[in-house]
Amino acid sequence: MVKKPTPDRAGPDRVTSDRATPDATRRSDRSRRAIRDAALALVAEVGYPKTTVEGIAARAGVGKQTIYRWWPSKADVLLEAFLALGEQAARDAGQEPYRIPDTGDLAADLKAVLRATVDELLDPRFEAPARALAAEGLVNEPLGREFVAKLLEPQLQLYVDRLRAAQDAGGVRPDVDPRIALELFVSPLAQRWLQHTGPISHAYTDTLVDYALNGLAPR
Amino acid sequence: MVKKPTPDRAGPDRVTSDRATPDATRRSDRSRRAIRDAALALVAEVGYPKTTVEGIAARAGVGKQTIYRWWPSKADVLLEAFLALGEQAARDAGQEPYRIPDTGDLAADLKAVLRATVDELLDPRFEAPARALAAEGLVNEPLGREFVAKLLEPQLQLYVDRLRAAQDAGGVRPDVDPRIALELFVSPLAQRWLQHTGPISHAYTDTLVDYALNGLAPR
Amino acid sequence: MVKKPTPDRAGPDRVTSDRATPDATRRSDRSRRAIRDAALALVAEVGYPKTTVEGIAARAGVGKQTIYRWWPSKADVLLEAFLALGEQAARDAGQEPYRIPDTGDLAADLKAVLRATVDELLDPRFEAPARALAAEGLVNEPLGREFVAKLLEPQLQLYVDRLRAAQDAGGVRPDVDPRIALELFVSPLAQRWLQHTGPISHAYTDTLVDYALNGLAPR
Amino acid sequence: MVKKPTPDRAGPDRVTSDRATPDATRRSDRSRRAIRDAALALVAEVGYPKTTVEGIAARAGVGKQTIYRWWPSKADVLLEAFLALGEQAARDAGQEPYRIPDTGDLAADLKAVLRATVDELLDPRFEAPARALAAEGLVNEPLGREFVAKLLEPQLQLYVDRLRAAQDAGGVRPDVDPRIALELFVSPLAQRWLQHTGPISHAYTDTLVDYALNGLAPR
DNA sequence: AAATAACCGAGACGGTACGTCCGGTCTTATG
DNA sequence: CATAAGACCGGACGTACCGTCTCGGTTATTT
Repeated sequence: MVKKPTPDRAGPDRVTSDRATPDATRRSDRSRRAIRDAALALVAEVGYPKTTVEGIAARAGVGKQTIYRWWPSKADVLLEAFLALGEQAARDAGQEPYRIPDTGDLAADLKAVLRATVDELLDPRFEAPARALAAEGLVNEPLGREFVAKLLEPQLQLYVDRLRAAQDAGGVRPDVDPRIALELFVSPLAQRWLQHTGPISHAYTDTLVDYALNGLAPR
Repeated sequence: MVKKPTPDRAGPDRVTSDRATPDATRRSDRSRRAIRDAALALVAEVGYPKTTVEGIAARAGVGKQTIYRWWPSKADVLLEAFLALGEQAARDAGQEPYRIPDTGDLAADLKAVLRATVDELLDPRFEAPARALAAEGLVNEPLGREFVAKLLEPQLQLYVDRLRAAQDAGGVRPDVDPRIALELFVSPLAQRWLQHTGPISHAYTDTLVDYALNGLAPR
Repeated sequence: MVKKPTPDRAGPDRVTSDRATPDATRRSDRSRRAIRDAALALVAEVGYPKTTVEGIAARAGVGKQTIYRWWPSKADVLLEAFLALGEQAARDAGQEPYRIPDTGDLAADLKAVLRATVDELLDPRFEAPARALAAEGLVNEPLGREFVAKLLEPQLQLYVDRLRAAQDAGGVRPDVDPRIALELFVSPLAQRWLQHTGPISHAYTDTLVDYALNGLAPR
Repeated sequence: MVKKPTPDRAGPDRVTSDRATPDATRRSDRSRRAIRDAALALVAEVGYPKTTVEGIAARAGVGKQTIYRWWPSKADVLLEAFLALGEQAARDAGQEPYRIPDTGDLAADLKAVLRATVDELLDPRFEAPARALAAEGLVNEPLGREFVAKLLEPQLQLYVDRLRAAQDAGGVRPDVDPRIALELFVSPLAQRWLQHTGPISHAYTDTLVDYALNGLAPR
């Protein structure tokens, strides 16, 4: 005879099970990796909306509960997977704490970095999960904030640093706010990529840098 | 006059394409409007992901099939509803063929328009459906393209027109591509709003216009 | 025919999914019982055609999928429920291996059993599901065969046994086929009950037994 | 389960009908026939449960309303169609008011009629609709009564007449109730056919007549 | 001959239920 | 005690039909 544990009826505020955080030391790294891989693969293959927790579990050879035990939603699985993918890529490139190069020529440095960004945005391995996460983040604010804080903002900070160096060197007006300034060339690229409002290319980002540095009005 | 007293039942050319195309002339305008209103209301109240076709139908007092007969998905319902909302707003403002004002002072004109845009983006009536459609458009490419073509691109074209007028007047360098130039101040605003990458305000858009027109480098 | 068919990927009458058979050892007996009870109650209350799978699930406090996981249709649910009801009734009566009594007086024994059958047929607890199953079985042949094999035929076999005993005792002509003979009094009762072709009563079944045993022709 | 579509404002005594019975003189006989044919064809082809009013209308090239204007349900359409089929068959056979032949040999006459009935029951043209109507009648009592009154009872009355003649001629005991007596051989056949409880054949019905007339007990 | 009235084919409509899918929780048995 | 497996309750999906309700178009009768 099976005994069913008495359900806790006492707590009216008991909406979600406040089961204690599981013991992370006993976590199966094999499962964790399999889940990340399955999530990335499914998003790439069938798209984000058709990617389901059940599908990820089946593909990873994992029980559904193993996913729900460690992640609150499929978006968070994908976020971790994408973050891990980025770290892996960075490790492969052998890059320690990344900085935008400073050759003394601000325009050239920015163009080089943006060209690399264009190449990455067009890489199908990155495109599907990145776009999916961005979309989810628009509508799911906590995830959006995490996405921005963990992925976007660190990248943008590199531009802030480079622009501040340029200000010190006299290549950028000292009254300019670097956090706003960087958006002049970063946001157009982001919008074209996200919303398909135009083609993206090296020539395009070069133009953005020129316009942003020199302005539209005649000098 | 063609008399056909005997309907020929044995006609082999039975080309009556049935469920494919319903008869639009018999469409109930009352239902159509009720569905649009319900969709907008639900997105505003419970958010896009929790808005369901069943919910829209129930709220509109309509059968589900009446939605599926005319729209392929809830995203398309919302797109039409949002488009209609925009047209309604334009009709209320009496501005049929809208243009960006041209007072001769490009910076002032752009700042005025962008301040109005900021106000609109912060209006909760617009925010929920617009964000939802943008998010869906990222991941559902046909819808995204329709969203861009019907809503975004017409707006951007107004900037192109105004910038071209400024080029004719000598206020903008003649070699500048207006379609790219507008992105210097439009895209940053779009990204901050969509991805919560920073606060948006009149001061912010004023700054964007100043930076974009005059550039970041010292003159 | 201009009917748009549902896209079928496999067999002609493909209705249910081809998922692997679920693990019966993990089946919830509580749900099973609740579904049976709900099905019987609903058939009794609103009739078979208005009994729906959704209604059964709601009444039983069960997900619809739990019904579809274990039964192919509402008819099969009802069949199991009715079978279980019969077994329960038999258990309550403590009559495990049931037989028609043999007092030596065949006519009296048959009349007694048929009177009890009349009482059962007029019991509203049995009538609604029995009639519903019989109706469904007419048109749904597999179910009909199961209904006959599991419910009807075992009952009829009891008459075969009793008639054979009577043949051994010389009360029935030895050349008579008992399987056919029993129909002379069982089938008329069944038809009157099923098709409302006449009233059923103890007097009626007594008469049937007399006619069947002694024949219609003068002796 | 709530039902309330048409409030009956005219009270129980429907004298002045608001939605009056339509003018039968203007009824389209072409449509009527097409509907009957379509109903019979569909029941034969896809079975009664999958036969729908919409399907009948489409097959008949008729608007749905034309069916609902003249019949209350698909069961009634089928009943009329089946009745008409029977009349047509009778007309084809050139039979005026039918009687069971009276050659003086009751057993022979009954066997002949029952052999013809067996043949009819095995005719697939009759089987599908007849079984469907019988099934519907089990669960839909008004229809069942109409089915019995219009189809079954008139047939049974013929046996009553023949048995009474036999009583007058001394071939049947005068105290026998013919309405019950006929069930001894008719009901077994009906049950075997309806419920597949056994094979039906000429030999089987011959046996039934013999058993019924002479009884089961030794003489 | 024109006007009227009803039936007719067609099919959109508000609904109900279908059978499926998946979300998130819970249970069972392994290791 | 985490895990793989998967049954469970719930609820939305998109489809099929129900029975009702217009909408022209065609007859058939009335004016």
